[in-house]
Amino acid sequence: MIYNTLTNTKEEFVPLQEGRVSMYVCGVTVYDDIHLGHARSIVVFDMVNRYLRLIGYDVTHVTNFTDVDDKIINRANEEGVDALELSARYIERYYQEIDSLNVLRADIYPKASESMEAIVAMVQDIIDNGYGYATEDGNVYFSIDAVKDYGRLTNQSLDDMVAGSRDVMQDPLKRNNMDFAVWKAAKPGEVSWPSPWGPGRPGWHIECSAMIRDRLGDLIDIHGGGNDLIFPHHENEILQTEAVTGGTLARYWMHNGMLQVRDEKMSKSLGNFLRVSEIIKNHDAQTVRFYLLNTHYRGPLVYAEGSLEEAHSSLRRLWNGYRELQAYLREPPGDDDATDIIASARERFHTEMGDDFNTRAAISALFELTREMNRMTSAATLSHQGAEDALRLLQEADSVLGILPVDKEVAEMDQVVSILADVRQELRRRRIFDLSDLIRDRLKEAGIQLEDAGEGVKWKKT
RNA sequence: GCCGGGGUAACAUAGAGGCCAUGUGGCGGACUGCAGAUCCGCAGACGGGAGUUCAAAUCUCCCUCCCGGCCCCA
Repeated sequence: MIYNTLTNTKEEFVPLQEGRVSMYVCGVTVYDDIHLGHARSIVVFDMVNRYLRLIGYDVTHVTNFTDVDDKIINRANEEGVDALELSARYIERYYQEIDSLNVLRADIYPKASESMEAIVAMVQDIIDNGYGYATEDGNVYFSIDAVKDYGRLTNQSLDDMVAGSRDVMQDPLKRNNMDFAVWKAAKPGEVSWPSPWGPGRPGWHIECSAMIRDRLGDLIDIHGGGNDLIFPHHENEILQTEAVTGGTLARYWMHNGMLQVRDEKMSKSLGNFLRVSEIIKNHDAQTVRFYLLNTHYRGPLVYAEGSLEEAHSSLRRLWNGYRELQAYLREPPGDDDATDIIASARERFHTEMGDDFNTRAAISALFELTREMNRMTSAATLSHQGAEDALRLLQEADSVLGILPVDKEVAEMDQVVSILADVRQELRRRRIFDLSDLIRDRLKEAGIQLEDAGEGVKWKKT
């Protein structure tokens, strides 16, 4: 089930082609670093992508870069650099930052600047089909009067929107104030591309329509983005595509909720944003992902001081349980396979994920599994088979969530730490506690927490 | 004004007619040289008001507060 903004209901997900999913997610305008709000959208659709793959779909995930735009040009002028140079720089940073968030890269990242042929062709089609007109000064507008049913996604009539819209500078050559630019004539000195209407650049909405058509085809399965894009961006994308193809653009529209800071939307224009590059200095990717996925993607999420710290505390519980299971494989086993517990946890996980990607509820199932497993490992009733099955389920879930510790590092360090731990155990046995505590304290300073358990010593990174 | 999303225990979030919500934090126990982890138990809740129902946090209506969209935005 997927909640479809088009119908405002949850619908059964049926892809166009069996076993295949085409998904387009609106990316960012690259004139600054990404912030936690962008990260939310990116991580949410990363989760969607990963889950669809987990359950067997062959997904083609496309996310664009808007690298030609007023704000980029302005910023470039301020800094005295070339606009495309500036956007290329931020695209590089974007990649670094999503990598640091353990995000699976999309299959294709088209850029507006590299899709001009498709864009110009689409503008031409719009004009040819009677949905657009060029003005004498080289702009091309989409004619709102040519469409019959406006506002399907917004669920609002044209009249209502005109009534509430603020006054903006209008081009007197527009036939209708609601007409929007699909091609903008270049001002002197601006980056531009040649076109039948003179040098210029694409309007904001057209690039997505054109790139979708170019990369994925006329009709796609899922179109995603932040819910602040519903109007006008996605609304206009629909109009443009329909003007050209005569059919609808996407079957399922998914929109993630906004991240708020102190009751305000986090946004570049409000200047209240937290850069991912800053956050990642103090928090690991797993914690950030856990924070973002431990709530439903459609609802608002309010960031407050300490939110990430709290997320980390919660997440540690999962980590502890996970490591406990790994350690348990080296201990004398019990004979309980916990088959039912694990099976019902798996079922619950998939039921919740299948219900419009309810990661919050799916994570609850993992916590409950962890409690059961902790109970059984501490009582040593769990079998090795049971521990392996539970680990496998956690790993399966993690292939979607990306919140568990990375095993590789653990294995590398395990050997070294265990030597120190053994020495310390011997000191404790001889009741030389000052030295044993010294080892523990020094390790803690190095970010490694030793924990004495009944049967042995465990360690983890703090 | 119009259109969405929200208001759930100290905090963060699920849930959407009856059944034990999840985590953090708090309190009390078990374990323990100490610390930590873990387990067991406890407290504490559905913004307000009507209504429907045997039964409402969940459905209907009214009110109220917050956030977002209607120029740019994930």
